[in-house]
Amino acid sequence: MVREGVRPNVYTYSSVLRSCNGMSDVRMIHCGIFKEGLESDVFVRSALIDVFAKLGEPDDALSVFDEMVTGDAIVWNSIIAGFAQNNKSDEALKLFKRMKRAGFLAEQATLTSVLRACTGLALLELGMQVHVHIFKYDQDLILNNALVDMYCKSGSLEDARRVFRNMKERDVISWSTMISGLAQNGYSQEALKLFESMKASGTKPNYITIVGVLFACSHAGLLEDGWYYFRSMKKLYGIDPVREHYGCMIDLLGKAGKLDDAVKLLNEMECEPDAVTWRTLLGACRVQGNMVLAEYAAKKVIELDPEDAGTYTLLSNIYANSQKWDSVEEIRTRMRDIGIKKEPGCSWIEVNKQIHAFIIGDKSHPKIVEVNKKLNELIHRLIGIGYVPETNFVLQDLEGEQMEESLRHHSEKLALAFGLITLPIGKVIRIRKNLRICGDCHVFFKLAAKLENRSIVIRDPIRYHHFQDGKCSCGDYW
DNA sequence: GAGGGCGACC
Repeated sequence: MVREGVRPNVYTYSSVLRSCNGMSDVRMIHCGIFKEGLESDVFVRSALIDVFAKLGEPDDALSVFDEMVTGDAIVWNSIIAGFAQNNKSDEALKLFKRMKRAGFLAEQATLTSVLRACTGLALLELGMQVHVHIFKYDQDLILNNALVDMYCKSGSLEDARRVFRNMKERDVISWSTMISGLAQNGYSQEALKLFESMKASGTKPNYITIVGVLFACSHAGLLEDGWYYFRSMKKLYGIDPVREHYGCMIDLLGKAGKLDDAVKLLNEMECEPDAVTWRTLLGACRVQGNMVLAEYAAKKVIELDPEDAGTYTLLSNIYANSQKWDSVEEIRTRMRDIGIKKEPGCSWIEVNKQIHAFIIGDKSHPKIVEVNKKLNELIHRLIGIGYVPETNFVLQDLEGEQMEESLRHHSEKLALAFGLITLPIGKVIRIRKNLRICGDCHVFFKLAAKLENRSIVIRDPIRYHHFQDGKCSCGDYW
């Protein structure tokens, strides 16, 4: 078209942008847009924002957005969605506030992105506020799907079930979201029952649905069921197993203590195992206490994901435990050389729509004195009922937090103490954490839930822990 | 003649 001398217009550009596959395509087209002086058109702009975000470059999307003098609601939706899709939930929520200040009303698409941001941050209260605003879009399928996901990821299963039940229309995403959500929160049997209802409803499962089903099996240690679904998925649903399915099975086998079978399956995979696959095996070795295989798996993880600080620490702990001090030193040097920094442990808790952050070793929270007092008192009372601080961390501490600070004050314990002094009795304490929970905190929370007669939910980067009455929904496998 | 939103293994 350009060769033949036809000048592209705003319609051409907004269509062509959506078919870009890489940044080089977009940059070329972006130049053309400037050359034609079409950069201020809202359609072109929203297409640009959209494509930058889809390619994982939300900051480029933001520059396009910020150059805008006049915009419309869609451009706002595009930029908010761009950050929400790239897991930059904070930024998405900030932009949403800016949007409201600028006088734009939130529509369905806006609210879906806002919900996704709440989901990312496990902000149940804010998510519920959004829920109130969407009653007028009662039967919007995508919004309802996002709501179900938000409630599941905030550990509020009652609400998730209610929204799901009241949906008049459900698609494969609705079912898959609810199945995975139930499984992640420890309701495996319910998840599998729901899968049966899904089939009865006539909705065809896709490969993500099966990931949820296998995850449910792995979560509950249902070895037979897991094998059945895994082996029959191709025949029954025409779905070829991919890495995620293998991952669930490796987890399931590992949980059942069948590490040999897990390794065998890993070696039989049609696709290459990735860092997540090896981390799955590593997790199984950790729970089974198999240090030899753990060392092997950890090396593989680092090979495939050299930035993974937690695994370096775990490997170094394994070496330290077997007195291989040269290897310990080697790892430390390597971490220094590549510039691997351990992220400090941080926990968040939402109280009265305010987010409170607790960072290990940080004393800036205004209530830190009371929090420490409450925590010390709690530790004392827990010791009274048999709590013994866990000091053998070789395979228990996934992120190496205790190396830096006393485990007495891991961030989730601070958040818990704060929750106990601020949230009314009977209210569930919900905490989100940036690092995996360690073995000591896990024991601590089980006992604290019992002693304080509280439900406590912790969402770490990959697992959900519902502590109640001395038990955890993860069944001590995480 | 054109635009945005939802689910998945560690």
